[in-house]
Amino acid sequence: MSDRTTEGAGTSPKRGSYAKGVAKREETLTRALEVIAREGYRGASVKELADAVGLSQAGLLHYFNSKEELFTEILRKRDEQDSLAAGLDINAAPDHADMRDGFLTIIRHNADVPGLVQLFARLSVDAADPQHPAHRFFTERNTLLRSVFAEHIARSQQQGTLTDRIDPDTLARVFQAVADGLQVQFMLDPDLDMAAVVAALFDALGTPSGDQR
Amino acid sequence: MSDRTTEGAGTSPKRGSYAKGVAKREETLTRALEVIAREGYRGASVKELADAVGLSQAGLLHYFNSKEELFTEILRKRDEQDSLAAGLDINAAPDHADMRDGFLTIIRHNADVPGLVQLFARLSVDAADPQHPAHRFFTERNTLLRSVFAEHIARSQQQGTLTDRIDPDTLARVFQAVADGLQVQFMLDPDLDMAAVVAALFDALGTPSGDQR
DNA sequence: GTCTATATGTTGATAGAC
DNA sequence: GTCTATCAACATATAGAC
Repeated sequence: MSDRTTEGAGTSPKRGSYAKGVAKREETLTRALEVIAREGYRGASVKELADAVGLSQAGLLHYFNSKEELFTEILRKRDEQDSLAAGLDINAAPDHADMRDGFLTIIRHNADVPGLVQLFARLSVDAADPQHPAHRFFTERNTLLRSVFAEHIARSQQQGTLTDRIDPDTLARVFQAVADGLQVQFMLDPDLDMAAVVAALFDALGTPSGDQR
Repeated sequence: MSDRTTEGAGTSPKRGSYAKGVAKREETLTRALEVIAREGYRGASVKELADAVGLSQAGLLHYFNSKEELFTEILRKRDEQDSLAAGLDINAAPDHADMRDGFLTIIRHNADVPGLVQLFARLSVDAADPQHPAHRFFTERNTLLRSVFAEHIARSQQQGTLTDRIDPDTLARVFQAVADGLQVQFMLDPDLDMAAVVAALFDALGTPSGDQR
């Protein structure tokens, strides 16, 4: 966030090495993401993560000013990857099938990265404190996600494929809550099929005429 | 786990001066509950809590073998109080209005105790590890809650006041997820009216004929 | 039963060699 | 840019006095 220095493509070794640092930072982030996704997260310390990515604790903190910044950046990158994977973007045209499928895709993907689910949940709690470095990240992320979702919902309601007995903003909130809440259940019981539950809710809220199954 | 003496069904006080210790333990628990509810929880240490309840750290740990046991017991007591407050008990007769009202009452109450919401959320995450002392507490609690809820739901569906386009167990899971997820949103934005969202969902899932509003 | 004192561990962060 | 070494801060748990 602070170090937004764009590259100064390697003309001289000095300045070139700066761009390399940025690249390495990205690589480290990606690597950390993979490790947490695969091996899980249990209140991981910087040292644990450093070992996992093949750096010393000090070496890892060289790229991030603090532990919290590190973890926040990991989640940011995860979002980046997820929104690409799901094709559910702010710029995407709102469409009912897109919404449903995009949402289910993300949720299905979550089941493959339990460590990230855990990190996300943990940081959500810590970030409740307005002083926490990740507080803004979460509030903004949640607000954005809901507004995108509400748009899709409104569209679906206009199409008549989704019940209009609840207003779009509230329903968007519900879906977000379901997603987060199911992750809590999933952490306790990794066998839970989160996507199936969400799909069932979609169907229950869909209008009989616009049945998606 | 080792010291089950104070555990078990509280039928009659055990023998001798032992009973006084149990009573004090209960009192301490209640006091800790109040403090957290009122003043909040931010990864509170045993010492912080000890200060708050007017004991030294060692004095507090005298009643609980470990920090985790202490926090788990706090949540257990909270459940105890809540289920009394809501009248939503395993023994209560399943009825649609009861379910809706009981559920909303609990959720409304949560808004008054943000510290407990935070403690609960935090411990939920930590307890994801099967080795965590609170792991069983959460799995069993969740399973029980859902089964009670599923019963109420099935009843409502038979009465025709709730849609039957989703099966009771799944819908129970949805409601639990909504409750947990809304708490996450609430932590980030204390102005959120959780009960209103849940009420809207109830209404959206209710049959037009059995409208509750 | 509750305290003080302390053992023992971990954490995140920094300084400085290379 | 990355390491080793070290730091202070703080945690929980325990021992022993009263």
